[in-house]
Amino acid sequence: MFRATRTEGRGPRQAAAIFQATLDLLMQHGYDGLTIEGVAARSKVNKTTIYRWYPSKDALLAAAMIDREVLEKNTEDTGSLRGDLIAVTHQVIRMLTAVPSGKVATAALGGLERPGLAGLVRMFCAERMESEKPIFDRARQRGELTADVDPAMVIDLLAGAVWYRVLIRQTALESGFAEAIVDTVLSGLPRSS
Amino acid sequence: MFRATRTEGRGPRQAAAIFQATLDLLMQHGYDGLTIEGVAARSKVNKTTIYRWYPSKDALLAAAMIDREVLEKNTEDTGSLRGDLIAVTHQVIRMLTAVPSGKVATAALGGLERPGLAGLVRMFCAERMESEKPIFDRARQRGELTADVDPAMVIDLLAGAVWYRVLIRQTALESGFAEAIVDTVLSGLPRSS
Amino acid sequence: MFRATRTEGRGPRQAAAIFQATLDLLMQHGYDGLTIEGVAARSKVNKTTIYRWYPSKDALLAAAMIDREVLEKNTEDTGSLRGDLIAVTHQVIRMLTAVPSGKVATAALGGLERPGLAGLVRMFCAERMESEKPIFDRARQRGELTADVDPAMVIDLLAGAVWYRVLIRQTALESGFAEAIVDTVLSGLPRSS
Amino acid sequence: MFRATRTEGRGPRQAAAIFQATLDLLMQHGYDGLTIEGVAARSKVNKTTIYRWYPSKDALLAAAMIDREVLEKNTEDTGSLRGDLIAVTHQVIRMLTAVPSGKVATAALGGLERPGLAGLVRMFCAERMESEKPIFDRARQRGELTADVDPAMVIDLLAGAVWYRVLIRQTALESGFAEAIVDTVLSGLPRSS
DNA sequence: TAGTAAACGAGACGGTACGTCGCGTCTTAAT
DNA sequence: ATTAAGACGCGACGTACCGTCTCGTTTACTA
Repeated sequence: MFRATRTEGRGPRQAAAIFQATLDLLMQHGYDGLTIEGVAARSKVNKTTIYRWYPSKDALLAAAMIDREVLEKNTEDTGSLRGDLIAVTHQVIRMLTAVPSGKVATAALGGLERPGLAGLVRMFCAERMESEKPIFDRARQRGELTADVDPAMVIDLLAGAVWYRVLIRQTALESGFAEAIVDTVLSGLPRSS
Repeated sequence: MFRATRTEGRGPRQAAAIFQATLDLLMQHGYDGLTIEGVAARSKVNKTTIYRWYPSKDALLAAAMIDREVLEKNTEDTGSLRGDLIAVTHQVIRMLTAVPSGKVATAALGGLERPGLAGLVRMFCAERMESEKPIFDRARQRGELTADVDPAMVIDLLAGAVWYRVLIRQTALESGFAEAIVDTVLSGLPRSS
Repeated sequence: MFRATRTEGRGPRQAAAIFQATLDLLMQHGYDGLTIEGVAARSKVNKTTIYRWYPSKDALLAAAMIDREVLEKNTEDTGSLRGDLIAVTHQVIRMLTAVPSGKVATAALGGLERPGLAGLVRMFCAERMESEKPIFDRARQRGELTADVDPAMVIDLLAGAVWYRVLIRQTALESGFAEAIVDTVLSGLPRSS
Repeated sequence: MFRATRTEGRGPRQAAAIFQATLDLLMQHGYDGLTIEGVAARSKVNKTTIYRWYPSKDALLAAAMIDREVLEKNTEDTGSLRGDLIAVTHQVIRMLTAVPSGKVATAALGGLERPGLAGLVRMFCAERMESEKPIFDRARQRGELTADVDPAMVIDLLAGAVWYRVLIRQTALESGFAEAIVDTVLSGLPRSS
C-alpha cells in the first residue's frame, strides 16, 4: 500500500546531480568560479531548472552544503575536559584542512558578505556550539569547571585560533597546536616564577 | 634642487581618486559589488588607465588598502602583559567593528580565495605579529612569562577569538570580552574545587 | 429535449473564457505580446488544456477570431452600384478603424508569415469576396456594368486602397475618401478637357 | 595628408556583415525567426556589439533595410500618364514579388505593431509618394489631368490593389493586372449601354 | 622653448555569465 | 475523458562587467 510518488516534493528531481556539481565546481574553482551556468553544464540539468529552485548562487550552495552534510560534527565523552576540548579542536582542524570540507569552508568565507551564506554560517556555528555545551556540563559535574565559565568564550578562543591560523594567517599548524592552545586556555600561560 | 612633483612615478596620477572610489564602493556594495568599471565611473578616471596600473581587482584593492593604511596598528607599553594584551585585543576589536576598516576586513575575507588578496592578508598579519613581539619580550623581562611561550599562539588565541566571534559567528561582543579572554589566556579557566 | 451543455464536443469547456482572454491580450499587447501563458493566466484555464486543443498561438487566434466573428460582413442592396460599392468600402473602413476589429486586423498582419494565419486571412477575404459578388450581378442586371468586368479587381482596388492607407501608410482617412475612390473607379480620373 | 581613420563613426565596424546576416535570416526564417542571437552567430559579430548599436530587432532591421536600399525606386518619364502609372505599378509589383525585397516587405508587415518599424514603413511610403508626385505634374502639363486630382488617392488605389492582392489575399497576379487597374482608374468601369 | 615619451581619454570589441520569459512536452493526480 | 498542477529542457532575451585593443590627445620632463 505504500505511496512512493514524489520523494518529498522538496527540491528538483535531479537535486543530487546538482549538488554534486555545485560542490565539485566550488572545490575546483573557488567561490566565484562557481557559476550557475557551470553547474547546469556539469550536472546536465537545465539552467532554468536550477533557477526555479535556487534563486541565487548562495541559496544553491547552502542547499548543497546542507544536503551533503559537508560539515559533520559529534562529540564523544573522553572522560576529561582537556580530552574533550582537544577532540573538539582537532575536529575544527580537520574540518578546515581536510580536502572537501576545507575548500568549502574557505569558499563560505568568500560569501560572508551575502546575507544568505552569512546566515547559514551563523546557524552552523550555533548548532555546533549547542552540541558542544554538554562538554561543559560534564566538566562541571566532574568539578573541573566553575559554573560561571562561559562555554561560548572558550569555543571562541579555541575555534577562533584555528580558523585564524588556518584561513586568515594561512600558516601551517605545527603538531601539538591543539594541545598547546587547550592547555593554555585551561591553565594559562606559565609565569617564570 | 627642485624636487619633481611626481612622487616616484609609481602609480597613476589620479591614484588618490581611484583609491577613494575603490574603498567607497567596497564599503557600499561589498567585495563583489566592487567593479573596475564602477571605480572608473566614480573616480572619473578612464577604465583603461586603471587597468594599466592594476591588473586585477585584487591588485587595485591591495594598493588602495596599503595606500590608505586602512588597517593601522601600534603598540604602546602599558606596563604589564595583561594591559598590553588587552590593548592589542581592543585594537583588533576596533579594527573589525569600526566603520571603514570593518567593512574592508569583511571584504578582504571575500577575496581570500584569490592569491593576491590572500597574500596581502597574510603579509598584514605577519607585520602585526612582528610589531607585537615586543610585548612578549617586555613581559619576559618583567618575569611575567617563561621563555618558551610562543607569542604567535597567544595572538592566534586572542585575535582568533575576536575574528571568529565578529566575522564568522557574527555575534555581538559583550563588553568585557577582551578582558575575559585575556584573563583566560593568562590564568586559565577557574576550577571549581 | 434538454440541450446538452457541451455544444458539440468541439473545443474545451472553457472555450469562451479562453477566446475572451485571447482577444483581450491581442488588443492590449499586440500580436506577440499575446502568449499562451498569458492567456492561461488570464482565463484561469490551465496551459496544458489550451495546448491540448490549439497546437499553436495561431490556431488559437484563428479559433478565437472565428468564434467571435470579429470580422462581420453583410451586403445590403442600396439600389445602385455606386451605393453598393460605397457601402462595401465603408464596411472595410469600419473594420480597420473600429476598436476591436482594427487591432485584430493589424495583429493578423503580424502573423501573415505563419501559414496558419495567412490561410485564415486568405479564406476570410475569399468569403467576403464571394459575398460581394451579388453586387456585381445586380449591377449587370441594371446595365451599369459590362459582363467582362472582374469583380475581384474592383474589390482589390477599393479594399486595397483602404488597407494600404490605414495600415501601411498609417495616414488618417479624410471624410469622403470612400466616395472619392468609388467615383474614380467608376468614372475614371477627370481629364482637363 | 588626409586622415581617413574612422569611416564616419556611424554604426559598428562590421555593419555590412551584420546587415547581410540580418536580411539573410529575415528571408530564410521570417520576421520572428530573425533573432539577434542568430544574427550574431551568422555574422560572427558578438551579440553585445549588436546590442550596442541597435537597441532592438526592429532598429536593426530598419538599419539593414535602409543600408541595403532594399526597396529601390525611380520614376522615368514614359511620355504619358498611363505609361507612367503602369510603370509605377509594375515597380510595386516587382518589389512585392521579387525575391529579396518581397520577403522583406512581408516581414515588415510582421513588425507593423512595433512603432519603430511602423514609422519606417510610413516614412518609406512618404518618400515614394513624394518621388511620384512629378508624374502628376507632368500629366497636368500635358492636359491629361485636372488640377484637383489627389495624387495620393491614385497611388493608394494602385499600390493598395497590389499590396492587398499579393500580401493579404495572397493570390497570383494575372498578367495584365497592372494595365487593367491603371485603365480602370484612368477611365472608370465600362457601362454596358 | 621645443621635443618627446609616458600617461591618459575615448570608445569599440569579443567574451562569459547573469537572471528572466515563454515555449511546448511530459508525468501524475484529481475530477 | 477531461482537466489541473507543475517539473522540465530549451532557446532567446537584454544587461553587466570583464579584459583587450587602437587611436588620438595631453602632460610634464628634458635636451
